[in-house]
Amino acid sequence: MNNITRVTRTRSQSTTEAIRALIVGGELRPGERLQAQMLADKLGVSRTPVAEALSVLHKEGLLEYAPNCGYGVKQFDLDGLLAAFDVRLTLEGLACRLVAEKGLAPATADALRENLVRAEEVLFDPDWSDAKRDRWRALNLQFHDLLIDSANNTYLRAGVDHTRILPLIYDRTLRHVGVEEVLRRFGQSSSQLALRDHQRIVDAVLARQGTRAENMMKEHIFNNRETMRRHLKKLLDESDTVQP
Amino acid sequence: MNNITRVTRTRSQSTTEAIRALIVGGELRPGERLQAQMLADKLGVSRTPVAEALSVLHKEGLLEYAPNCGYGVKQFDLDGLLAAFDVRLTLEGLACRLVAEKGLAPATADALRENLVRAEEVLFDPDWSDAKRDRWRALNLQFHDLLIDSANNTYLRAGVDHTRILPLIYDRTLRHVGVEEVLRRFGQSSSQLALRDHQRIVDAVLARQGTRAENMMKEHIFNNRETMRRHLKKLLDESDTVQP
DNA sequence: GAGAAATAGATTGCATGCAATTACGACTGC
DNA sequence: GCAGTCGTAATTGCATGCAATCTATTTCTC
Repeated sequence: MNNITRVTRTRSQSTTEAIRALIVGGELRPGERLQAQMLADKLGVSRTPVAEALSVLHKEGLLEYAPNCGYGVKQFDLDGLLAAFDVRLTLEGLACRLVAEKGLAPATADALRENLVRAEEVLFDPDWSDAKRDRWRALNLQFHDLLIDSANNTYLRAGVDHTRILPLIYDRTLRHVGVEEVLRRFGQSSSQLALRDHQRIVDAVLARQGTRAENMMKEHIFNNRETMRRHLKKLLDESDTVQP
Repeated sequence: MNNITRVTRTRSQSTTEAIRALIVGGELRPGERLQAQMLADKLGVSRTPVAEALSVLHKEGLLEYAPNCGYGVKQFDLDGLLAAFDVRLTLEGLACRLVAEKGLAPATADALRENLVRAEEVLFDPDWSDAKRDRWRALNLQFHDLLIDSANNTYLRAGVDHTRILPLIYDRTLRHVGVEEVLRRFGQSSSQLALRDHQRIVDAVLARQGTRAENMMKEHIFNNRETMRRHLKKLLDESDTVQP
């Protein structure tokens, strides 16, 4: 067996991604039952890759499953979202501490500094646009990924990925519903505050201050958690039935 | 679709457990390639449930995978083991803090006290036996599970399960190789020390001292980590090539 | 009319055939 | 003697048929 990672993608893999996108995108609603034949027809494949995709998405926590009954999109609630955030902030905090204690690889340190410079350029540009907002979202993701990956811990990486899926769904939903505060979360001024957090975290990591880096990252993500909580709660109080 | 959890087990599920047991038990060695037809014949099923089982075990981190090439048992190293422990102690620490802050459900508190009493009986009985050691192992597992489950966080639970598989493999291997210190880890005197940790953790949780409970649980598991590290390192130095 | 039983329809889970891709060994050229 | 190429055998990934199981509607009983 060849050790290199293949670039080839099997039909099962692309089917998995397609169905995940349908769920995250909201085309498949929570509680909705997923029939293999229907999805197979929709995606132009047979039931075999669909079956494997559903199995994978079940293990990712997006689907419910009962043997001989089939799969259904999980009903997500506020508590589940907060639970995901609790785990994520803990793991990313751990990543920061480990990296700070071990010391950053020079290449990663450069990449982080580069990331901060680019973000500074984007966020302090006078004319703020949707394109700039997307650019910041990408830089924000890259920043977190750089730190997580340099911890060099596959379990940590997997755990973070696991807890990222659900918030992604809520994020899209809330933006779709049009909660203005959530939109503002990726607005210019609040993003500038987030960037200040990023800068201080990098400082702490470079100074090998593990506990400080850990605490700041935890607090940084905790802000996200609380923003989500407030706005989702508000939405729940308004409409009584939320459809994430 | 019925919401209750089914008791029925599909062939895919039992096949998954069977192959996992083969890996954990050491019948399938690291690096060994897993051929679908071979495993299907061995387990008396067709290739379909085997394929799904391999996919699941791949997501659990036990197997390597390359499209069109197949699966192979992952090569585990000391760093991977330590990485798993780092994540596990962090998550179990988090569980303790959450439970302490939220407050224990009376039923769980009773179950924990009951667990400590049973453990005390087993560990301070003058005649120590293999049966008693197994009983302690079960009680130890139950103790940790009680705390994890009462945190009521599926992501935390999944993360801990994920990081438990690899240590299990090493544990079996080391006992098989016959590292006497590892055997002693579940001996009477060291188990008594572990029980003292358990008792203090329960005290802290009941007293709603979140940070204290978190730190003690982390330290408690860190002891395991260091024991494993020392003895695996010793084994590596002796034999130069370790076959977990 | 309400609840239980039964039957029909649909859907899952599994076995298997087949095409696409890969591993592996022999062969050739240098 | 070694690297590169080609051909064959084996293995994977996918489509599909079929049996077991579940859901839903109807029918039967009290």
